[in-house]
Amino acid sequence: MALITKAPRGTADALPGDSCRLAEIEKVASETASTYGFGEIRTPVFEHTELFDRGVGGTTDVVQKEMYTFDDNSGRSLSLRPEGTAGAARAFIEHGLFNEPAPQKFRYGISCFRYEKPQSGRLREFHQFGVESFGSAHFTAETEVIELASRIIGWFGIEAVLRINSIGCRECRGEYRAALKEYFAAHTDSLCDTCKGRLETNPLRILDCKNPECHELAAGAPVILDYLCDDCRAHFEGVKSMLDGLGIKYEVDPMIVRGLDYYTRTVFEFVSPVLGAQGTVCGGGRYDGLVEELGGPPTPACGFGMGLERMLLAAERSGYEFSRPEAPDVFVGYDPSDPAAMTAAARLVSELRDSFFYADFDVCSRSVKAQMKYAGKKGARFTAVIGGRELESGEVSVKNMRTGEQTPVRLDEFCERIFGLISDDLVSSELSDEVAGELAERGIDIRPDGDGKE
RNA sequence: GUGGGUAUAGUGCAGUUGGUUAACGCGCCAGGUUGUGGCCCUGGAGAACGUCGGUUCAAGUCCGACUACUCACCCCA
Repeated sequence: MALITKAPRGTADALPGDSCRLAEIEKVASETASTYGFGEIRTPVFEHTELFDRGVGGTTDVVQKEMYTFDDNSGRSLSLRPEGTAGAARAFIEHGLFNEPAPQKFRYGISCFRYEKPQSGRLREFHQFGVESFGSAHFTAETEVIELASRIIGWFGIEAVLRINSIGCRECRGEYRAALKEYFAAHTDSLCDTCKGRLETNPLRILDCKNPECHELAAGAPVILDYLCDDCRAHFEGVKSMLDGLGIKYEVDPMIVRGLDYYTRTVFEFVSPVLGAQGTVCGGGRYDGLVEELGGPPTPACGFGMGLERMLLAAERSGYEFSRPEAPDVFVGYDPSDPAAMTAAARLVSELRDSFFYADFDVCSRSVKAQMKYAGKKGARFTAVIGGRELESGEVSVKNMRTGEQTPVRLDEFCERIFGLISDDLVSSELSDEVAGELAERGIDIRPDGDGKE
């Protein structure tokens, strides 16, 4: 296929039908986060390359070989964001939000870009929902964020294991690092080549290595949790007991070492077994050093990033029922040989749309039969056909496409009548709560006792 | 970046040991007496068989390279 008719590698179109599922995930995540007080923040798609270099970490894979970096016309080096935290932190500093009441809590749904080899659940442009909470050093800040993630994941019925760890603060990690280095240095021969390099640059990463020999070696390595300073230890205990108190199950996994440099103390990830190798559906943690590293005042913070495509995959595989794509409430057909009928249909549809109905008519001017066929394919709830006869009598027959039942309706009271017809049909078709919810959003409550979802 | 698998209409696929006009389901369009969907019937459009090169009288079928997709590694969401 020609290049110009193919989306670039690692990118994907979301066609109507799919896009509404992604949108549903983002909507649920976003609305849930807003009940926690996370306000939406929008930051640029690209930032100065240096922001990611300093923020995410110059030795990380993400920055070293996965960024989309380019010079603009005035020679500035810019990069498409590979994640969302750095940009949010930059905005936090730039606008002096450290002067505002703490915590400052943000949520966002964004595209991120990483030049990686695409595979299932990993694209080069991917979508992430994330939250950041700036200004609290207390463990309740991260448990709040974890609870939020857990709630969102749970909403979609996704089975996911929460794994947590503490990687300590600058002080205790330094000690641990030295101990780790000492341990692995004694076994250099058994390490894979990349890990030999990591020994100097970032020995923590060796713990993450999937190479069998490294893995085996790592199993016997010193554990970070034994090196935590008193403060970090107490903090981690606080996190765990709060999670217990909230009834959130977790596994402590001392092998979790996040690949982004800014993390301190608590790190966590939600891993779903239904996804295979790319099972991390959400990852995050505390990053107390980031704001200061970027030139702001010392500011404790934490947050998470959630992969929307992975959430979608996991939700589908977990049997979550997404809202059905919108189908027309009313489809108005017309006699294509009668210009007056066509105009009348167009005006009727326009009037229905005034009242926020999904109303449609044929813009191909096809035969009545073809129009009805189209309406049927679109899943229209009701149809009506306008021709000379209807214009003359002022009355049109409205057909329920599900039952085939026809109801005569006066053209001049079409809108009001259709209102009732739709309500009746919704009730009699044992509609799902979701459809009812949709109607409720338009201020139409068709259920006897109108309580919320669930 | 490393390794495995795959590559035929919009989509899902068939194409026997290389041999004429590349088959079928779904989808799309149009009809089935002139103003009504779904089911059924009929007809139609739509494929330089991923790309380039090679072997051969002959290649969708064999070989090579490239590209894309996919799975795993690495890393991450």
